[in-house]
Amino acid sequence: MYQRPHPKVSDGAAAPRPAPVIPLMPGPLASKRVQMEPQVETEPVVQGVYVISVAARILEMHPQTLRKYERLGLINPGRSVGMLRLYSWEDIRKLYLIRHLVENLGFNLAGVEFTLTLVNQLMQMQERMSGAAKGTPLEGQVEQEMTHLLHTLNLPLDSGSI
Amino acid sequence: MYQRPHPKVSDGAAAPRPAPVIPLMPGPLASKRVQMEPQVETEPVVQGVYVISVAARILEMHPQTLRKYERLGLINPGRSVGMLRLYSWEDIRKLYLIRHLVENLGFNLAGVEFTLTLVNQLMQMQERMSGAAKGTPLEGQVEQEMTHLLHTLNLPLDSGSI
DNA sequence: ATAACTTGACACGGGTAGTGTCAAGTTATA
DNA sequence: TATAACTTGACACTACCCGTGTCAAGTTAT
Repeated sequence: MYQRPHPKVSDGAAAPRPAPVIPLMPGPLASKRVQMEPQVETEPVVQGVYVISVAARILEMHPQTLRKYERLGLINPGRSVGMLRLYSWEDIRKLYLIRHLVENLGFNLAGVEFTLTLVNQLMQMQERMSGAAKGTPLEGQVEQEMTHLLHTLNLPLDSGSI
Repeated sequence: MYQRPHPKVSDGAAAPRPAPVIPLMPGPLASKRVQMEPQVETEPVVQGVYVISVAARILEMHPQTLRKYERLGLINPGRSVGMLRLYSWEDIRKLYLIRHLVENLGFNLAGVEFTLTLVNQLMQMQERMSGAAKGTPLEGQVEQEMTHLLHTLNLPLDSGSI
């Protein structure tokens, strides 16, 4: 097995990263919610958007890293009228996955881009096949296979990710 | 889109790499076949094994690179009685894929290991689902989905790879 | 008005990956 | 058998990647 080398930064006695679980909902740390999304009347969504410092604090990542990821096209947060980056919770979830790929699996950014595409394609594929298998004995196997695959690949994804 | 940076080495006026197609059979370059596999009578296989210098020449890769890949667990060529590495054509095919992932897609070795696992899992998954879908309207869709996925991911694989 | 923040650009440093070199051992050929 | 050619494993070097630090200029909030 290819053993991933030491972590990038030797933090001395740094606290270990939290478990590689991607939160489905904003946690209590997501305070200082700067700006609320324009609420659509028919959809009572409670999720806000976060300015870069808040997003970076939630993710425990450096703001410059977030900016670089955007420049490379890995993420695409919204912008305020004054050009401030506004990170939605979807952006945060995606960044959690990216952080997992980089820190836990040791990918470089080319591998990260590939994996984001992979996850997207797998989700679309599952949707198509689940639809086509409806009513057949294969009904449940599609989702089961996908869950098994993601688990084998160490991709901690709640369905509907990315 | 994440644009992969410049190639690793600025070769000056180096010749461009051959197209990223993984040969299914040994080409004419695979001369100087050093040692033949012990021929099983019931299976007239014509494929030989190659010593590291020959494998490296076929692949246009550095012998040290092949040794490093083995040390990291990406490949596992056989050994002669005198500890010489013996690369089968399966090993060569795998190395073609690895070279593609590194040179064309820009992966580091962690991403390479991930992708090798991915390809393995996808092939097993296809086999299971093709078997289960036999006789249903889904009969052909499984292989079609897999082909589409591999194409989208820029994985030039003939079925049965790796 | 002023403090705090964001943006974009640039640079620095640790780590990765491919390649070069070398002594010791093995294989092939004369 | 003698010798040339090759392989092995170890080590070192170098280019490049990626996270992070810094800074001036502009924006936002108190």
